Amino acid sequence: MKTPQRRVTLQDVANHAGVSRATASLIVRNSPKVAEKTREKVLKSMKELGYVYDRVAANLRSQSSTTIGTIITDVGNTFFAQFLLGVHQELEKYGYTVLLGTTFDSLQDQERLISTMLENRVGGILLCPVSSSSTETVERIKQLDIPIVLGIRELPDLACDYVGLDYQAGAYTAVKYLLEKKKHKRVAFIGGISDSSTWQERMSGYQRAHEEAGIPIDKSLIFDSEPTREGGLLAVEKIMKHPEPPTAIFCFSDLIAFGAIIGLRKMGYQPGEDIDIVGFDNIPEAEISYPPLTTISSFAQVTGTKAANLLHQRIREPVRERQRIIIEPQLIKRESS
Amino acid sequence: MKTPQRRVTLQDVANHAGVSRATASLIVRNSPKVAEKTREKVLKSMKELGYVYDRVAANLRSQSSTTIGTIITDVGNTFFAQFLLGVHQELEKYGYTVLLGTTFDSLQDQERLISTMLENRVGGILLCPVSSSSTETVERIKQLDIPIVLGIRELPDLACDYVGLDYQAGAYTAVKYLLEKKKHKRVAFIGGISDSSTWQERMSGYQRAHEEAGIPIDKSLIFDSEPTREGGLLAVEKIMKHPEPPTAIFCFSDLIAFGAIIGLRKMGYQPGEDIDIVGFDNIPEAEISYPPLTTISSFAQVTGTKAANLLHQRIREPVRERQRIIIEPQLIKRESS
DNA sequence: TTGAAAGCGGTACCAA
DNA sequence: TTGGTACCGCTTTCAA
Repeated sequence: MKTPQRRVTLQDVANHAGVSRATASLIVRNSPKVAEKTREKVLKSMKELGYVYDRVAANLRSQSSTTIGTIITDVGNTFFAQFLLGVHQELEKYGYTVLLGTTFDSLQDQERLISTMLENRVGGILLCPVSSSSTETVERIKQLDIPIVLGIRELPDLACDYVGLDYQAGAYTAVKYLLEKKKHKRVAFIGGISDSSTWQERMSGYQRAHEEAGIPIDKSLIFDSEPTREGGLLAVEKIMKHPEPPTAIFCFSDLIAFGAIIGLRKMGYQPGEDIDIVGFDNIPEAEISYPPLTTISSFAQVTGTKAANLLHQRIREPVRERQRIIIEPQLIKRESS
Repeated sequence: MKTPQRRVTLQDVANHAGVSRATASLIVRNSPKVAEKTREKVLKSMKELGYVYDRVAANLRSQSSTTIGTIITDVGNTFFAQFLLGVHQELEKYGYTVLLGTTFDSLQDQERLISTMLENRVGGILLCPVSSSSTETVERIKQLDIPIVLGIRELPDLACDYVGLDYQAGAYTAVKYLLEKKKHKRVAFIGGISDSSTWQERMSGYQRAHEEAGIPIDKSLIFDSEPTREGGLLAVEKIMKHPEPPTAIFCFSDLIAFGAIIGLRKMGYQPGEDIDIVGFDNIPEAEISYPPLTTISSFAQVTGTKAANLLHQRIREPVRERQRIIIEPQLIKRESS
């Protein structure tokens, strides 16, 4: 068998079957208004010629799109991998294909990726904005009438569909648990980028829990960092050098918590015994870490599913009320606290 | 400001700048053969009108493509997430965009995804084949002259670029370590799908290590399973009910090992003390699991990078010798053995 | 250096 | 139910 040089087109199929291109087009689109006999004939020709539908050409003509740009922070980060998993599975249900982008929390990369997505004529964008995003970033997309849904991090002053978590409630639950249930007096809060809204919301939960427990906040127990394991390690090393070190640590994320655990052990502490640790996210490895991590479950996969679903709805119905879906986090008690 | 109804086209830009569409086209493509003054004028018009390049239309006309279909097994599986990370980063360097597909090891999904990729006119495909793949699956792609690189799992009798690991060597190293260094006599091998080539290669490493150590293989110590944490849990429960249970377990993957650890603990064993465990992959959570997992590092991210690089080369130079890149795994000793 | 016209592979629209 | 033809937004080719 010889490899065909040129892509087999609808015209080729039409010629082969002795019909017009227009008719062949109706058939690839499963139109009911074509005679059964004609359909069979054309279908047979397609098979024989090895025809492959050109969705790109079709989308160009019909001004439609079956791809969705999905921009996340980092696929290597399990939280986002789980989120992406949810998004991807849900979008496939509706027949979309995912065009992937990762920003590594760089604004410049985000801008570039948004451009790429627009140039590729995506039918919608699912964006987890970088921490330094401004409203303009997203306005650009809205100007072009491309449906967009924000995930994980909300941008203030932007009327946009959003799916995220109640970080405040999550942090509140975690810190309240440490202060009240575990009777800690000095609870540190480490990790994460402090200008991000997700950090600030956690901070406000941290504060509320302290207020309710009647314990004043010691600002020197608060350290931000890069949102990575390394960031957590560095932060914990700093915080434990405090003249009056904390007895419990609330971490921005599980990733930070793992870094903290490694750091504590390096410094001779027993995490979960000497120092209580609580994470945030409940990524799968929280269950099998040493010690198993007490954490706030943020249901990453479900969040992704909902975000994708929302985008799908927005695409079908562009003028509809703005939606905000906030998922309530939940404390998962394990042995690190 | 008013939202434009219709996409701004090159024609609009050309009209605005008082040049022809062809000239404007040269400018978006950074052609040097256009007068500096004309360029500036057109660039200014683009900015004013908010022009967005339509890469899809351009690719259609020029019969080119800047997207790569990347088909993996599961983004939620950290090994593949790391692999994807490597692929994605490398492809971005060359200006490609990733169209993502996940098969969950279903042949039917794989077929569907390959079709989707072809319909979307991808410039190449990076496929991690499902365990039940046959040669025909991939022949389809080669017939169409679409560059393809296989990752992680090789298909026998298929002349195709490939990037993967020497699973045999990895398994051999792990089992040899258990038999010789740790003096075990009964080493089980659990998890993974036994018809897959990746399983069989590990099996042959397991055998070779036994032969060299002069220890006969007890086939009742070998159990396959779904390649998931749950699969590992089930397999370990079965294997420990053996009248003469193993004293060490070599697991198909880290995921399986984590399942095994949970299972062992459920049954009252102390993994790493009563039973030695070795995994395979060295996913990031292996470092922070309890106990930290001794494992074979398979350098998922690097593998992804190399695969992407190979595909890029194949696209640039379609007729060139077939390449096979095999990455040598490495034993990482931790506390689970 | 710039422009006119054809064409990439489909769909839309209307007439037969 | 089928066919003819314009056209989606860009690139290509060739002439000016």
